[in-house]
Amino acid sequence: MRFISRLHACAAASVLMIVCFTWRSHSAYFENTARAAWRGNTRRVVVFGNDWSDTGSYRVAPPTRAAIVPRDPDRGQVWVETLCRELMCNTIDNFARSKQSNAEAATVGALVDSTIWAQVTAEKSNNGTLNSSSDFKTQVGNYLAYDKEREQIPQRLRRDDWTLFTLFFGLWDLLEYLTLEKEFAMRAIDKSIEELFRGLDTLAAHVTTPVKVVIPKMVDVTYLPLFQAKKNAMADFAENQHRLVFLWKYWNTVLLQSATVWTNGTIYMPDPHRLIMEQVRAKQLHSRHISDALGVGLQEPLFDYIEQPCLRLKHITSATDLHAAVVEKCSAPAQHLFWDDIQLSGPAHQLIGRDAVGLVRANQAVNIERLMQGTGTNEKPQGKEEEKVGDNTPTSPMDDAMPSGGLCKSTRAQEPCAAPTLSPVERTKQEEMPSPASTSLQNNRKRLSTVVEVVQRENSASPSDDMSLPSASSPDFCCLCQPEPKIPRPRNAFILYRQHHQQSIIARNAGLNNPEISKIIGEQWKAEGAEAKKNWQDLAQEEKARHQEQYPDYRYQPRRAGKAGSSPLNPTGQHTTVDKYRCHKCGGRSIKTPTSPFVDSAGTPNLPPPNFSEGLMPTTRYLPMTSVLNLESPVHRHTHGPSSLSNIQVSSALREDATMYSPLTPNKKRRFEYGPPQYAQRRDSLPPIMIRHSPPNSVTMQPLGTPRDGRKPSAMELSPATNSSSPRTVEEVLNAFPYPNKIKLLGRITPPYKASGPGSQNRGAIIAVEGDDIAAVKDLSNWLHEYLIKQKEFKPRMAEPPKAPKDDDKDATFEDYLNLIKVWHGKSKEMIKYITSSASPSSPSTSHTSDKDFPDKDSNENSNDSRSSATSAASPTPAVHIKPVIILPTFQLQASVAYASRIPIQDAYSATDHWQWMATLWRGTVGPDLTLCVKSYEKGEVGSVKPEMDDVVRCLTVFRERGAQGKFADADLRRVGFEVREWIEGMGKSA
DNA sequence: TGGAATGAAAT
DNA sequence: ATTTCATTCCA
Repeated sequence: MRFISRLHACAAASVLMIVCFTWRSHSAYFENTARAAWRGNTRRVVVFGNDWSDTGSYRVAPPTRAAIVPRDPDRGQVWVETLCRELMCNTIDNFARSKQSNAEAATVGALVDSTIWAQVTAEKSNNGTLNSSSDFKTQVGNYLAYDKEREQIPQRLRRDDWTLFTLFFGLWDLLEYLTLEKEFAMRAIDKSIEELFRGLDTLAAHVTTPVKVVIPKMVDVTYLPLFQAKKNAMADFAENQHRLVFLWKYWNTVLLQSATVWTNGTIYMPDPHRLIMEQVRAKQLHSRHISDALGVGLQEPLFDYIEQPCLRLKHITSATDLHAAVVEKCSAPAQHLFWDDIQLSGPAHQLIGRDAVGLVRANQAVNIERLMQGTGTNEKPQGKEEEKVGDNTPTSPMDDAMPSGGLCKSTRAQEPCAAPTLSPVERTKQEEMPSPASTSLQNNRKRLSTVVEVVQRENSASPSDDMSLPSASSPDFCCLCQPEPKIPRPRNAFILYRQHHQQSIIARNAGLNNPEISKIIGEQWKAEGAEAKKNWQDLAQEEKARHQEQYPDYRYQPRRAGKAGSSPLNPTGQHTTVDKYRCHKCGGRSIKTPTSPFVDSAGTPNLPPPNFSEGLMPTTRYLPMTSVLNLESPVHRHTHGPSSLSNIQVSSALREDATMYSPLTPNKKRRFEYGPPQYAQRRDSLPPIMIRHSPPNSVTMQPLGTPRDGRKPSAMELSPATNSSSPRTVEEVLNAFPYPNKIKLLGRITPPYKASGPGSQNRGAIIAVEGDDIAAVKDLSNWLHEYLIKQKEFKPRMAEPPKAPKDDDKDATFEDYLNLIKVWHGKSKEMIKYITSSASPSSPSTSHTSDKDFPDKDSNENSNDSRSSATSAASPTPAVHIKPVIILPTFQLQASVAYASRIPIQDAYSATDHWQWMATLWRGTVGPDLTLCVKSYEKGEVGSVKPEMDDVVRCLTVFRERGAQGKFADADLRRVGFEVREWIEGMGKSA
């Protein structure tokens, strides 16, 4: 849609330009195609370039037959073919040459000038043979020779035809010069562009009329699959990528600069990079169901695959032939942005071609101003023409629609009128600036505008502008990836003390500043006896030890006053100094600030979608502005990326919701959901079993503490004797710990049943109901049971939950727990049997007989009580899929917490570690598919909250007022029913 | 974002 | 010796 409107603008502008700036005879060139058709003029496009322009048909000097690879029809046409077709041209004289891939030695593709390449790579040992018969120089020579022959044709027959030259280089040049030192590479680029225009001069000299040339800017080469494929192979990939982006921008800058001052003809410069980025962005917005202010992202994106090429090389190592490479072709070539590792797909080429057509039609040349100045003597007529146009009656249908003149009269002048005099940058600015101001986006736009300005400055495309070339000195780069989660320092004794007391201090002195609070606590600290201080010091020691345990590589690196080096973006200073540009998460892409290559060279800002903070994976790099601009948004942690820190993988599962470390925002406030005194578990180290995914048993049993310092583990969390400040029982600690974290961890220890057998995707579900208000849990379980029965699609069973430790005495024994676990290993098998017995029951409505066939009411757990397991219910009526569902009113969570609270800790384990260790004993049993969490709130507390579904944790939280009078809201129950059904239905698909 | 306290750990 | 950063949260 946008494209069409631009075409319209271009079309309108084109006639305008014709009137203003070209000779009358010229106007016939690109005029009405109908007229040209009956005149029988020949229109031709003369093509120079590399693989991206090579049509495969050759006028002269064709490549050796063996080197010609027939074009796969699925690949589609190259851009010059689109250009020719749309301009109704008759012939394409192709002098472009693809890289010859079949030579034994590695060859270099078509460059601008192979002698430059030979020079700059002279000192290097050449590991590529240059096919010098394919560079631009040679191509021009071929053209001239060809044209000479052609001149045999009587002049008058050729008089009226037009020729459009296209010239597209840079691909191989950039890839080749990447291997050079930057200074040399830049010099090579300088020379290449220089040579390119020298060739252009030669062409212009041989053509009678002013030449018209299409020279597309280069595309960011780092996006090519060819380059991306090296991501893992190349040691210094990030740095190379970084340099290549720089060189690419440099290429375009020099190219544009040279073009704007060129006076021997008209140059049109499409910007394929911009076009491609638009598509990529559209794809990304679309896939995230986001649209920007312009509505981009709403339609189906053009490309579904923006990274993988259609053709992929598969290396097959078979016994017979050792390294057989098989090319695998995609099913939908048009959906890919890339055809193979260097070639763009047909649709991508078409974009470029169309863009070029638009520019040519609209006569939007980059050097239009220079042309006008340069031909100053002929310039006088301009005024005349203006008058003429004003007086003249339209001579062609298109003229009719024209506003008049570059110096257009305001009467009929609409937007297109101004366009031709605008620099490309201004043009894009005008096009891209959304007119309707949506308030929500205004902020972003405001911030973007500064970015845009910077880009404009750098791009400075307007002909008369002073060019600010990229400086030779390396520009500032910063990584766009989410930085590693920051590791905080261990807290010292005072901080722990302060943390512990501050709530009560604040309560006692309401309304005081925190600094004041600090003072008070400071005094209180001083007043504290030596023994108490020692106690806190011990705690600090313990924290330190745990810290050391958890982050062995951690090193305190305070930011030094004047010193550079430690970026505020990565205060951990982990490996950033070594790999300045490397980012492990986004594949090493780092980006230049403040002008990112992604704010494409046309200055089109890539609008940041409203809410991006997580889940951005490789393709993320196409939308980097989000990270740049949303620095203040909470950073997503932990989901991906190999952390260079030793083992925070799993531990962060527990920690992540409790503590948010945002390196970018020293957000001092840590959000902890639970009660005041929790100094002890800010950072809980984990039992070693949690640290690796499949640890050897020896590791499992290793005591956690810090035996090496020989200090007796302080039982701070357990002994109420220490003093009033050593707070709580294990139970309190555990209950205070956010239950989603507990459930999440349990979910890893005991994942849901993994469908493996045939037909197992129709399995039933296990649903646990957890919560500390047992009455509420029972209520909800019963309700769910009834509800599922009523649905007639389920066969629900209420199962007996794991037995809690005996109420009467304080301590349960570990043996009790082990017995329980043992029993449930048996029950686990039965549960699986039950939910996978997909055969329908006789009649779901008669499920009141349920108590019989599931081992739920057995008072004394004995695993061999499996005489009548669910399979007995099998009946030969499988017409409807009635899914068995097991409801557990409390399950592993409740049991593990209960036992962990009652089994005393006698070693260095902290309360949470203790629980985690106990929880892992459930490993090997089946976990719930979904957990319903009943969260109780006291009567006084702020009103009920709607149920919340956390898909990742697989937990649906339902709120209920604590106490006897508490009842679930009907709406909440409806929601529970809905979510449970949805969940069970969704299970088959996702798994 | 500074500030108020204290202490650990860095240069 | 000096500086930073752990904690907290308001102005």
